Amino acid sequence: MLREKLKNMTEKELTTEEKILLSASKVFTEKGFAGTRTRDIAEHAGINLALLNYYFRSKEKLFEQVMKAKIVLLFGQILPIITNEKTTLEEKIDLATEKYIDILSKNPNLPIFVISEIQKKNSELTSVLPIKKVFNNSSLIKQIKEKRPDLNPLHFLVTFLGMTIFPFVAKPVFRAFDIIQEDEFQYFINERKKLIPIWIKTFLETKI
Amino acid sequence: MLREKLKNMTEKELTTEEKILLSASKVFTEKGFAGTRTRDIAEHAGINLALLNYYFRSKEKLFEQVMKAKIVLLFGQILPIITNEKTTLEEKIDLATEKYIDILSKNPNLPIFVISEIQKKNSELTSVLPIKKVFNNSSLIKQIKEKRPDLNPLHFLVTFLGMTIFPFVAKPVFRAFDIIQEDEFQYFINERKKLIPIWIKTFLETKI
DNA sequence: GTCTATAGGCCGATAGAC
DNA sequence: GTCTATCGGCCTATAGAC
Repeated sequence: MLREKLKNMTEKELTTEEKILLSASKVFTEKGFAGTRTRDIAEHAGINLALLNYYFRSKEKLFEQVMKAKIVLLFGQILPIITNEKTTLEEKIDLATEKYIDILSKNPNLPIFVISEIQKKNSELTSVLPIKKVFNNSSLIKQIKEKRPDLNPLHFLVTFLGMTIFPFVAKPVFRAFDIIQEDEFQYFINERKKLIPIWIKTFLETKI
Repeated sequence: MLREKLKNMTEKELTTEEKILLSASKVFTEKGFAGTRTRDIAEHAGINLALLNYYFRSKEKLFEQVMKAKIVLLFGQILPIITNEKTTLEEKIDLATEKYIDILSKNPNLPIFVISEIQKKNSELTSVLPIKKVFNNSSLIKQIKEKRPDLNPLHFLVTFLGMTIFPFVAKPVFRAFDIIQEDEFQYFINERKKLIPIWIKTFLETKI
């Protein structure tokens, strides 16, 4: 019956390795590394526990593959937008908002997963993606600095990410306290698609 | 040697129960429920494992006590500010920013802990704190609605919390990618103490 | 109240048949 | 490649001495 879930998710045939990776992705994201049992992943994939170790050697190695994929999902699609030299700052804000909200709507607990696992392991990740260099040399940061040389550009970045990502991060808490319903949430998020670019542009103009 | 840590933390004498609670608070917050071993808590508290169960019956029950305290820490001090009928909206924004940044500076991974554990257990918490009722009837929400009847007041609340809490949530990721140093962080956060109230007030004025 | 020692169960990993 | 069966270790919880 658990294998049915996966079958329904993806009609086309998957290799065993892909089935395990998809299941691992789901279970790790929901329960975290420590809270996940390899047996659960195997069961969800509709295969045997031994087979999981045959393909991935260990829980740890399987987790690393999942984590790398999640980090790429969280940052990979945004990088081309912020490094594009041909778009204006305003266009980047519009595109990044749209793109991020789409990614997160499809992967609502991606940020919590990545953040809390990174915090627990405090691992070095500069090798996975050289984000620092890309950021500092990015067209986006240059454009922000040009517009607002008086402030650390990280303030704008953090505020943008906070406005965009934080609703998804805080969602479980809002749900637990019954502050928002599941069906209201997506409507709320779609409203923010319009609000966030307006707000960000507003405070790029707001001299302190 | 581990017991030394706790001794240094708090010079005055603590009861065994308090020692266990303090240690549990620390270890659970760092590693989460599933990643924590009761042995670690006992060792950190400088007591024996059996004693932990003597006082708290089980890992689960100990965790629940810690979690309740964390939720009170995260929301308890903010509630008096937002329900105060005598302050203006602007004063509330100033006070809440100041208070929240102080709490989070002292408890940087409080939000990640609460959020990720709530997500994993998706538990009912309306009994711990009746936040929904308090929010909806709060002076803050009334004042926002009065000023901006055109928008769901949750947008302002989420944006405020995102600007304030998100830097602490994202910090482990920024550290892992070497985007910010530990000593820069507190300076960055202090800059935000001034920026956030200005920005929030600006949004409240920005008609869409 | 606090300890030592251990029961008892769970979980990751592997041996070995097919 | 895929399975069943099982090992060996770890971790929570408790029994029982002091």
